[in-house]
Amino acid sequence: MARPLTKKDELIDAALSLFMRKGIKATTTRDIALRAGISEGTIYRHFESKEELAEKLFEENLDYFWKFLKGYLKNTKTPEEMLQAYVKGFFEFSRREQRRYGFLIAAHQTELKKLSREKMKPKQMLSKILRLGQTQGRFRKIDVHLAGAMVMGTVMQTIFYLKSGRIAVNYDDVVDEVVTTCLRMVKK
Amino acid sequence: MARPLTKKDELIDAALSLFMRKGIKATTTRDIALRAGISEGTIYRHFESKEELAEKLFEENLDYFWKFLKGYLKNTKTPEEMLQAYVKGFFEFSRREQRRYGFLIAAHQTELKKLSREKMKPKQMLSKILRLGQTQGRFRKIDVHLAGAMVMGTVMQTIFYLKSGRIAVNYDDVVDEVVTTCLRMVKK
Amino acid sequence: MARPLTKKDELIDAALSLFMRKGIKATTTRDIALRAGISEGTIYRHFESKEELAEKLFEENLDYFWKFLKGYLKNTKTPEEMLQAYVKGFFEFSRREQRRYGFLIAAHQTELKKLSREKMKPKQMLSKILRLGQTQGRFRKIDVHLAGAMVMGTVMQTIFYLKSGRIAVNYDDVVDEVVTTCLRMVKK
Amino acid sequence: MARPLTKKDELIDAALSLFMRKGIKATTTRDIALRAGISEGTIYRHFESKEELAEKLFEENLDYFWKFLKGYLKNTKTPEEMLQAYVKGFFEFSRREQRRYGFLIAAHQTELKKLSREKMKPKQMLSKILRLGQTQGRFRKIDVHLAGAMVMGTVMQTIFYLKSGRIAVNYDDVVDEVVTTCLRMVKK
DNA sequence: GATGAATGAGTTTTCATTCAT
DNA sequence: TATGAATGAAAACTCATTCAT
Repeated sequence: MARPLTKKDELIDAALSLFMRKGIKATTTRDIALRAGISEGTIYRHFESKEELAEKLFEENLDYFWKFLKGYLKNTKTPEEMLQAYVKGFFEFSRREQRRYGFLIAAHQTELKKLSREKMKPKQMLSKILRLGQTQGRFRKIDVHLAGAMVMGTVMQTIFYLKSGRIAVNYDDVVDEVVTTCLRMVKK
Repeated sequence: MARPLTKKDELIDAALSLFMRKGIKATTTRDIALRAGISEGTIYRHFESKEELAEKLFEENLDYFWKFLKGYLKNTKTPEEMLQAYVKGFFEFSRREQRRYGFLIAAHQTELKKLSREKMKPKQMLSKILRLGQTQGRFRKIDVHLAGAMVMGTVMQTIFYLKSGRIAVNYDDVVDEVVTTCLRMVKK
Repeated sequence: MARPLTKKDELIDAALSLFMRKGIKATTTRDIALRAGISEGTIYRHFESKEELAEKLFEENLDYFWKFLKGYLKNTKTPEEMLQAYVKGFFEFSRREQRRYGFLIAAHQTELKKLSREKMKPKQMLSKILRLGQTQGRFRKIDVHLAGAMVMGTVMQTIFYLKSGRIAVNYDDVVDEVVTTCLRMVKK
Repeated sequence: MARPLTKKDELIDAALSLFMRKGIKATTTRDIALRAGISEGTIYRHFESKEELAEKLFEENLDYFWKFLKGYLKNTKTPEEMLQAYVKGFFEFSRREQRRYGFLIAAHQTELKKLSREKMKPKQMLSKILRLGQTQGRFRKIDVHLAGAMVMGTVMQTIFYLKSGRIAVNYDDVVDEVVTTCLRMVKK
């Protein structure tokens, strides 16, 4: 059943879109209200400030992403499987939840850098996978943060190019290619 | 000899720092004037608008980077050497010209997306290298934009982690590791 | 027996406190609702507007004070007795009904100046007492409004200092002192 | 020479008038700008906020008053002379500097209560005078704050009535009457 | 070239009041 | 009666840009 969108839902939706496209700073409360079909005042019944709205949005979506990723890793056993699932999860999320993904990336790269480090669970998860692989002797001994950076960079940049239409390759093939590449990066 | 910094120099310096740290939108002309030790009005003696200042800054620095990279590639012959030089050039630039690099990345990722595509010379250079490698049968046949994305992502994300102090590895070793990894990515 | 406080009672209580402490303008309906434990809408079930609420409150409390003062003057005969009772009444009221007194003073001094003059019964009563004393030849011939101003000022300012803890004297002694002083002011 | 009124002067003038008449809270930045013939933005070039404007205004005017009072007391020797000068100074200031006086009273009574106590120099001066009188055996032994409260109340309330036109007595006679009364209050 | 006060359009935020439930 | 989400008009405040000096 399609829940009747409440004003708050509309508000969040509108903010997500706009923040993603134009950035937080460049999005005005007027923009948001207009797009959400509400009055500006209404924003402040739900959030203390535009800033708080952005933060809450970020936290909520990061959490959402986090759960999504965990779901993807559920039935994996070996570090290889885990890494594969991790990468695929990233791609899937970016495809299925374009707005959420886009907002998370945009907000993270630029305007919400001050966010507490310990909220970066996905990154920690990657570190764990890599460490596990090393412990089991299946991955090369290399600083996990360095390896993590390379994997993350490879994945995120590819998604970015994909979105901007610069890669003329079938989606699934891209994913497979990136998965393979990431595995090659870290395996012995 | 250190030429006495002109007002314009101070202005550019201040703008670069601030744009990099806070983003263009979030940096006010007041911020810039304060940091540069000039008056707000002076900004408009040299640039038509804050926007133009940012664009000029971007173009100039991109050009600067471009020349830097070309210098790095001067005496390379094989595609492997070229790729290696390309990656090392990126790292060196990010280290020697922290402010310029930081600004370029920040501006590129977020606020100056509208910048004409043909200014992305470094990316085109990478594509050329990869294509050359494939033509010569030394690199795998794979979409050059996909490969380019992976290389760029690997390099840029590593630099990002490096800057934020998350990688506890000797700088040269990191560079070597990334170079090796990028080569592995594209070689047969 | 303590009747269970109705919503309206709570509302009035909260408004009284807040108006007294922060002033009418600076007290928001939200403040009131929060403190009263009711919803903002409920305010408008009982009063037409915040303004009306303040006015009603003022009138009611002034009336209450008026009755209180009259009670104090009931069995007085001579002008001296009357003046003494008047002053003591002021002090007693300010002590027993701190919130009411505080609100009346605050509202009177500042925000409800537009209140109809004829509501200032206590002041008129003072004028009457003074005039009576003069008629009977017991008080000096002096403009009653001037004398009234001096008496009122002496009393009210003393109460104000007393409340703010600046007078380190036993309460009853203060009252006696002020009574004596006021009598000295007006007597021959 | 009539200095050409700067925008800042106009601003301060306008704010003083309006704050005095309507209170700080009830005066809008728009009111001020309109009356001063400047734009709202200009307010913020000179003061950080409306609140700061009010505070600065208060401090400056209190200081001005303070200097005025000190001047009045310059050539006084006995406590009686001092008290007389103090009271007369109050009246004179309230007459010659109506806007300043009005603003000080209004702000003090209501909206700037949080102001640091030690700024209340005029009150402290009164205490000193009274204490001196007691030490010299010329004033009654009575808590100086209590006596101070009575004197202040008498003076301020009379000025208030005077301004609102309720006292139909020649100005000088009122002042003399109040001076006499205050002396009687404190003398043996 | 340089200044910095001034502007005014735009942005964020507040808040008394309304209204469907 | 009571609620509380929603409103919209107005308030405070910001800031790129202009301009007289």
